[in-house]
Amino acid sequence: MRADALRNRSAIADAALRLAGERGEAVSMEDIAREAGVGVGTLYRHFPDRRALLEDIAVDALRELRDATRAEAGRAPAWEALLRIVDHCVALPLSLTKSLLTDEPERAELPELEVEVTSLIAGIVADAQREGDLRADVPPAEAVRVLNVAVCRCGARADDHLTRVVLDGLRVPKNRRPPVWRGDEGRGEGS
Amino acid sequence: MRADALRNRSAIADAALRLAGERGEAVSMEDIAREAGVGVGTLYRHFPDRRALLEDIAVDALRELRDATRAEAGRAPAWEALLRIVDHCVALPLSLTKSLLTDEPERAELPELEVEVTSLIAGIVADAQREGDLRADVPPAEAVRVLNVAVCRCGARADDHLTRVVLDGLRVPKNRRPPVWRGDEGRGEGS
Amino acid sequence: MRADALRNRSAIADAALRLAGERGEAVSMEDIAREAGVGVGTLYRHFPDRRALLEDIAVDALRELRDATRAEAGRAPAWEALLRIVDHCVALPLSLTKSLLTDEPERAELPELEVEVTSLIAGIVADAQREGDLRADVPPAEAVRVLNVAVCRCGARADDHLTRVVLDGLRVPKNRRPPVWRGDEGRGEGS
Amino acid sequence: MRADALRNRSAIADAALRLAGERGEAVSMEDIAREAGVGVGTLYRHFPDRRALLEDIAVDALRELRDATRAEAGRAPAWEALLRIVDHCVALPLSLTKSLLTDEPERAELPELEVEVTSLIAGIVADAQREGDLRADVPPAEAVRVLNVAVCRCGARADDHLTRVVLDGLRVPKNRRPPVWRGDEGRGEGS
DNA sequence: AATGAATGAGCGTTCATTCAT
DNA sequence: TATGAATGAACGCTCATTCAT
Repeated sequence: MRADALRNRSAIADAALRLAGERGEAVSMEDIAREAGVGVGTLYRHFPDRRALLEDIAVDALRELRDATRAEAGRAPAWEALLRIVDHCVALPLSLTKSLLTDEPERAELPELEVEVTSLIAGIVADAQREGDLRADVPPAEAVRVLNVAVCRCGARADDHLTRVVLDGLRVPKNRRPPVWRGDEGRGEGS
Repeated sequence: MRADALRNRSAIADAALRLAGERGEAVSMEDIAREAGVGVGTLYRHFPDRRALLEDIAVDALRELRDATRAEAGRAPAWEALLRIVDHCVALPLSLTKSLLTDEPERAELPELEVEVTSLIAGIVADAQREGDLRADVPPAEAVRVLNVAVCRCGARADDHLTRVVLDGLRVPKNRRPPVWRGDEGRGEGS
Repeated sequence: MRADALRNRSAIADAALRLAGERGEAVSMEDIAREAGVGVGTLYRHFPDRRALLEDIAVDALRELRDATRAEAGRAPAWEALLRIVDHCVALPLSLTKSLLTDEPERAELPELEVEVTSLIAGIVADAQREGDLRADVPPAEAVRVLNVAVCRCGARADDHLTRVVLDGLRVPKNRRPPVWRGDEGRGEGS
Repeated sequence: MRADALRNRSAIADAALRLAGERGEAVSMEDIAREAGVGVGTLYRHFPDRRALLEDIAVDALRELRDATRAEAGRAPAWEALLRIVDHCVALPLSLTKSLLTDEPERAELPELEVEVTSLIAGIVADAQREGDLRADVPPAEAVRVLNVAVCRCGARADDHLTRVVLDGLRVPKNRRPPVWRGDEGRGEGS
């Protein structure tokens, strides 16, 4: 009985993940249930409501990312750890998490995980800066934000070109002075 | 009444723009009408249906961008023209246009404008490559795609840091050989 | 000014008549106004609301029918007068009046006219029965009801075949005893 | 639950039938649902949209009529079979079917049933003509049309008097020559 | 525990009616 | 006075959620 229930639970989560990826996060609960091969009732037995289901998926993805990130933390060169983390991210449906994070999630885990993942990565960024591979004129938190936006908000399938270009933009060229960050940033929401 | 009607029309378009920006493009027509300070009926007098309203906003934004881009085309240095165009883009809600363009828009203008804007920018990119400011190993169309994704799909408020980093990634460093595009690109959907 | 107003009024009534005939009585006020070549405001200046407009048309039609019926009353043979009245009816959009009459009309004229027209025709029917042209076993009021239903509720264009068959059913054959009305009528809503 | 669902389905169909009969076919879905004692959602679970509901009712009515007509076909005297069929018709809300048939129904069954019922009745009419009970100068198809109009378009509750008079108009008087169809029909859409 | 029928609030849209011009 | 823009109640329909089986 437990085994069945578990199987159902993950069938539902998988179905939600798949459909949300394919058709946007507006998929209906009915469709998710059908895709999972269960009735809506079963879906609601496992997840009290739509938000809970979506948050659950997001939590799973973030946990996976946190674990991967923890495994990379401290490994040198940090630059390459960063590359591996990005590679890892692009396989996760992190795009889902954004709207959930801005929207006052029910599960406290969600912002906690975000904070944890963010600071883990910021640490790796700082390491890479210290190792001279990442331009030092970008505060680590900003660099993480840039990476995050690039990887998570840019469509379901991460765009390699974009990712590569962003990383190139962050990287310190090996054989010259770090590029000067252009001017004073002016009108943005602050540098 | 003409003056009032015009005022209403743009109040509605503005409201739609603002709310679609803030809360995603799933805003309800009622909310848009309320935000604009009119009744739903008025909204529907000006825009026959939801799609028409959204497409209208997108067309306005694309037209503005096309005009700005035309004005920049041919100006040297192309690199700086590109910077100005990006600056222009970040103020526009181009994120809206994406789903409309993929979804078989009713208004033929929409894909036409996209093609026009895209090739105008590709021309400027090619100029910048010829002028030695933009790495030549990225095909102009790809560079435009990267910029587009960076600027249009990355949230309602464009992120200056991201933009700058992307541009830095595209730029040819002034005083050294162009960086070698890392390896063979491997697993992406093609370089 | 008065002339214009009158012209507008009848343009609206005509348009309503035409459209209600063509597309059923669910035509929108906007469409009627457009067909009449005026704005909705003008329509509402002449007719306080939709019901008033429809009732007005019905009153006009009934008045015309009353006048025609008055002119026929007393003329012999009554049977032929009846034929002419039916011919007259088929040109009128009396179908409209039914729902208005059952629905508690605002204008008292409407049921009054109906009563008047009905009893005028009943008189002619009675004459025809006296003259031996119409079967005497149908109460005049019933005969009128039958004619009314046949002519008014059977579609926009009156159906000659139906009308003729109904009249043949009512007519006393010239050279034989009146047919006996079949049995006792039994289960109907009363004979 | 199957039993309940079936009960609901027919409660909805019955309610729709009743209300469409009483108040015309413009009844709102909400009203139908309320009359059936269910929520709108339930209504829509059983019938995908308004048209489907109406067509369903019409199909049911036509099927019932077809079965009754088949049972009568070939029975002598055909004239009495016809009477029974008419008796049957008046109990059905066939008036609904007219607008559905003119309006390109979704369900192909609808026009098919109409053709079948129509030709079955035309056969019975022809039999009645052969048996000398129905005037031979009316083409069977026309006679069916007349009956159809009389029975179906003349209000929700069929009018016995009308029906009887129409049938009398169609009937061959037992003891005299068939009446001559009056003149040449003149201005109609052709005799 | 699983099912899917039932529910009803809410969305997009229409249209009779009002009112500013 | 004529216009047509504005209004909002009401409609057809969807879907997250509940509940009887």
